[in-house]
Amino acid sequence: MINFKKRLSKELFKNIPQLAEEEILMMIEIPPNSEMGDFAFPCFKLAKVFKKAPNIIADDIAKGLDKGDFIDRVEIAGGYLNFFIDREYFIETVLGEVLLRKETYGSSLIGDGKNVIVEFSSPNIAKPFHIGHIRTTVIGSSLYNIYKFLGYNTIAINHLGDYGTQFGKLIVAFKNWGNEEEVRTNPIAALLDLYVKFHKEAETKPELEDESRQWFKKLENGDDEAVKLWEWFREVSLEEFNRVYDILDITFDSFAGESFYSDKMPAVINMMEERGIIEKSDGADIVDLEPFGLPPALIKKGDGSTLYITRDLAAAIYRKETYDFYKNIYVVGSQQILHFQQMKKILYLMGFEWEKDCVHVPFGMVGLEDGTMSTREGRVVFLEDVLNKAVEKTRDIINEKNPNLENLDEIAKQVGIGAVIFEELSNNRIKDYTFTWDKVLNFEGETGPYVQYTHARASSVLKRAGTDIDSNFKPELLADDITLEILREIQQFPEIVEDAQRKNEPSIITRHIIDIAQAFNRFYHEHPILVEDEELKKARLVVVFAVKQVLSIGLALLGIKAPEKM
RNA sequence: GCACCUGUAGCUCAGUAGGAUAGAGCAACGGUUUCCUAAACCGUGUGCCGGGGGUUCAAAUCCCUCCAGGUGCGCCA
Repeated sequence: MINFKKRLSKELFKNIPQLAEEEILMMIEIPPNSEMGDFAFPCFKLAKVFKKAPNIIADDIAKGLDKGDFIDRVEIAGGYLNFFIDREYFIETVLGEVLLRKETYGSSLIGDGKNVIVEFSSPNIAKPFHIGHIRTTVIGSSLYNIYKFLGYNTIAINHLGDYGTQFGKLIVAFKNWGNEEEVRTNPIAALLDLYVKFHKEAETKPELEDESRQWFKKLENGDDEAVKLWEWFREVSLEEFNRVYDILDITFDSFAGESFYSDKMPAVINMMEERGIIEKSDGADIVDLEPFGLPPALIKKGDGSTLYITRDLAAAIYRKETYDFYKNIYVVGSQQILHFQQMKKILYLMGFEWEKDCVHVPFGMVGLEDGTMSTREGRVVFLEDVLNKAVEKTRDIINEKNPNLENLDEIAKQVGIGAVIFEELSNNRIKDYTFTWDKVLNFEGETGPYVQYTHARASSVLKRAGTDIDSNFKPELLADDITLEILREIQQFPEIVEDAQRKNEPSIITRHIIDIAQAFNRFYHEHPILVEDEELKKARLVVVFAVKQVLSIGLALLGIKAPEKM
C-alpha cells in the first residue's frame, strides 16, 4: 500500500526520536493549498520540548532530513515544514497502485477474522415502508459494504419489528373488522387501515386495549390462533418489504427480528434476577440505573409481559454467543440514544464486558415540509413512491438528452435509485432533515447522477480509445496542476474509506467522490484525451481509468450502481 | 425540570482527531457546444462560524455559560 504519510513519518522519526513514530504520523496534515506543499508537519508542539521557536525547529529538522527518492524539496513556512513529493514519483506510485489493485484499490485486510454485525432497516410489520426508513436502510447497507471492503466478516441483520402489543391490537382489529381478501391483495394498506381503525375505536371503547393486551399475551404463550394470524401478517408484510429491498438491491443475512427472541427472554430475565439487578416498582420490574445518571429501565410490565429492551438484551446476548462479534452495530434513529445507553449499562451490570463492542450509530429524523410524518394521520411519503418517481424522472431526462440509449429501463433505474441513495448519504447522518421532492429529484451539482455521469464519461472515453490501458506511461506528461489535483484526491481515497469506517459515516465517502468527480470534470474539459500524440494519450488514459475505477468503487460502497453509459 | 443532539453565505450543507487566507452545491447574473456525453465547465458576490466568557503559540473545532430549534425521559417499539 502506498502511504506517503507513513514514509514521511518514518523519515521524520529519525530526526525527532522524542516522539513516537505513530504520533508523528498523526500530526502530518495536508496543507490547505497545494502550492504550499503536498504534506505538512507542524512544529509548534515541539517548541516546548526543544525550548526553541517552531520555525527554528523546522529548519533543524529539514537540515537533518534524508529526502530519499521521494521527497523533492522541503520548505519552511512559519512553524510548518512543508514537503513536496517528487512529482513523477507521486504520479507513478498513485496510478501504479490503482492499476495494480483495480477494484480492490482502497480495500484492506485490517478486519480479517473479525465478525461485525450491522443491524439496520428493521421496519415494523404491518406498517408502511416510508421515507423515514430510508436512512437506516441506506446507511446500514453502506456500512455493511464498507466493513466488508476492509476485510471484516460482515453480517447484515434486519431486526424486524414483528412483535409487541401492536400485534395484539392488530389481531383484535382483524377479528372484528378484517377481511381476508383485502389483506391478501393489499397487505400493508389493509393492515394499516385495521391499525388506524383500532385506535379510532379504542377512543370510545377502552376495553379494546385490554383485549389486545390479552391477545398479545396469548401470542407470547404460543396460542394457535394468535400465532397463525401473526405468521400470516408477517409473511405478507415481508413480501412487500422485499420488493423495496429488491429495488435497492439490498440483501440481509438474517431476518431474526424481535419475535425470534421471544423464547430467549425468560433466560435473560433469570440472569438479571440472579445478578440481583432487578427491582419491583409500581408492580413492574425495573433496573435502577441511577449510578450511571440514567433513568430506570423498564424490563417487565405489571401484567408480566416483556418490553422492547428485554428483546434487545436477549438479541445482544444471542448474537455474542452465535457470532462472537467484534462489533455489534445498531443503525437506529437518534430518538433511541437513551434506549441503547440503558441497554449497554444493563449488559454491563450483567457482567458482559463486551457491551463496549455494541455501538449505536444514530441518525437524525426525517421530517416533511408540513410537519413530522404520522402514519396514523396518513401524513406519510412511501419509499417506493419516491424511488419510482425518481426513476420516472430519470427516464424523462434520458429521453431528452440521450434518446438512443440502450436498455433505458435498467439505466433509468440505476440513476434514479442512485440519486435517492446518494442524497440520503450526502449529509452527516446525525442531522435532521426535511424531505422535499425538489431535493431528491435534483440531478445537478453535488448529486448521485453527477458522479454517475462523470463515471459514464470516463467509461465512454475508455471505450472510444479502443486500446488496453498501458501501465508503461510517461509520468512527466501528467505533471500539471489539474491532473495532479485528481491524483491527490485518488491518493487520499484509502484513508477516506478507513475514516468512514472509524466514524461509521458513509457521507465521508460521498463527499470525497464528489471531489474526485469535480477534479475529473475540470480535467476532462481542459485536456483532450484522445489526442494524436500517442504518449500523451496513453498517459491521460491511465488517469481516466483510475478515476473510473475509484468512482465505481466509491459508488459501490454507497450501494449505488455505476452505469457505463447514461 | 433533567439529559442528549443541532446552530457556519439568501437556501442545503462540508470543514480532515485544535492549525496556515473558513469552503462546496443550489439559487442569481454573465460566459463556454462544428471538439472524447452541456446531467458538464469557467467567471462574479456574500460570512460578528448563534451570543458572551475561558484554555492555547493557534479555536468554527476543546471547557463554562446563555439563547434558539429538535429529540428523549416506567408499563409503545
